[in-house]
Amino acid sequence: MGRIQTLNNSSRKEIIVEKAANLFKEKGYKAASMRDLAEVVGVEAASLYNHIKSKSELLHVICLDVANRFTNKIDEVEAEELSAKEKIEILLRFHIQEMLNNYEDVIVSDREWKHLSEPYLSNFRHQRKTYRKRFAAIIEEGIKKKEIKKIDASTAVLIMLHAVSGIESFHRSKQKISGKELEENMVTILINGLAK
Amino acid sequence: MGRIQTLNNSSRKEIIVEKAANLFKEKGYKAASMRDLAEVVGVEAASLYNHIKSKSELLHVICLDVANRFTNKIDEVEAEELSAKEKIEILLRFHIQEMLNNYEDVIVSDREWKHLSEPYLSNFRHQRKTYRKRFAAIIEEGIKKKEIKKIDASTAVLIMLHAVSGIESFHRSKQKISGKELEENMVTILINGLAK
DNA sequence: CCTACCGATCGGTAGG
DNA sequence: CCTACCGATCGGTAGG
Repeated sequence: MGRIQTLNNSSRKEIIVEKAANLFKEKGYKAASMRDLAEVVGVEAASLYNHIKSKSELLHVICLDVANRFTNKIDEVEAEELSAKEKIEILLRFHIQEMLNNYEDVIVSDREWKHLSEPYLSNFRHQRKTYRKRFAAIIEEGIKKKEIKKIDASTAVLIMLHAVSGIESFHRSKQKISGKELEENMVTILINGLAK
Repeated sequence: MGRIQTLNNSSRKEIIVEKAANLFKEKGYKAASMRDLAEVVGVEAASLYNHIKSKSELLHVICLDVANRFTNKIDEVEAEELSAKEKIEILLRFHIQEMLNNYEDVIVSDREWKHLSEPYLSNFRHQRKTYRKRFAAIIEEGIKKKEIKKIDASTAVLIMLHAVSGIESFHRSKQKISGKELEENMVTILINGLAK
């Protein structure tokens, strides 16, 4: 009984976080109210607080989860024996796939992280900065090994990460092309843009 | 006297719009309060309403102004006798320069347009959609003339426009490279990515 | 341009 | 999970 209760509570919380991500994406964190959230969850606003501590908890659960997924991926990629160009392609494809499959969380994390409260704000900033540095280091390595044309590595990271965030518009369009096609198009343009 | 008054009023309004753009960029439209704005302008909140009609007016002045700048530019580019590839490069450079020089307005327009009220919201959406279609048409033309590799034109537009928005991070960084260098790097990667 | 103030809405709590 | 309610803050107005 106690276990069932716990299971219900945790899945209820997951539902709330999921609905919150959708709402934060649609209206923005500040404009989305807990009453809005309660409505889509199907309870009164006060009842949400039996599952979560605060509105800000919802945001940092979403942002930290996204940040961790990317950090884990780059850990994995760095450990492999691959050329810089291959590593970049794997990371790029991972970003694209995340935007295709978990785009609500990723968009919220990208766009609303400024509303994080401390210490989550500092943690997030640090994790993001570190991720970009590690990504840039892979590009530098590729430049040194002449796999990639001589450009500013930070600029290249910046272009790739932001280009991928454009996939949001793809979700809103009539989707004339498939996700796989979109991925191949993006990889073609960006990897070719970098290639020597 | 009446004329001086009018002049003062209009420049006062321009100052308010400028400070608003900065504030909306920093905190987001919803999180930025009129009291915050009053403070940076150096007056009481109520006094702002002698110069502007509402908070939402500030947002639509910013967004429509940005949208018009890009529409005017594509009008100009379309009228010229140039190859598709040249047209794309001109537009891309214009986007980069706007992000380097008027980035606060551009970022607000990009990120906060969802908070526009009607009829400005519909107008903005329409103008933006039209702009992207016209940009995509230039790319299609380039593909047809074999100047550009065979890719989905909408995806290419999406990548370029979003890649440019990454310049925001550049403003926040220590700016190891110059604006001109950044521009050349971005053009190199993106134009090469598209080139056949 | 200011003081004084408004109704609405916000995130969140108490108590059951 | 709900009713009832809180203090804070919001955009904006009246009146001078």
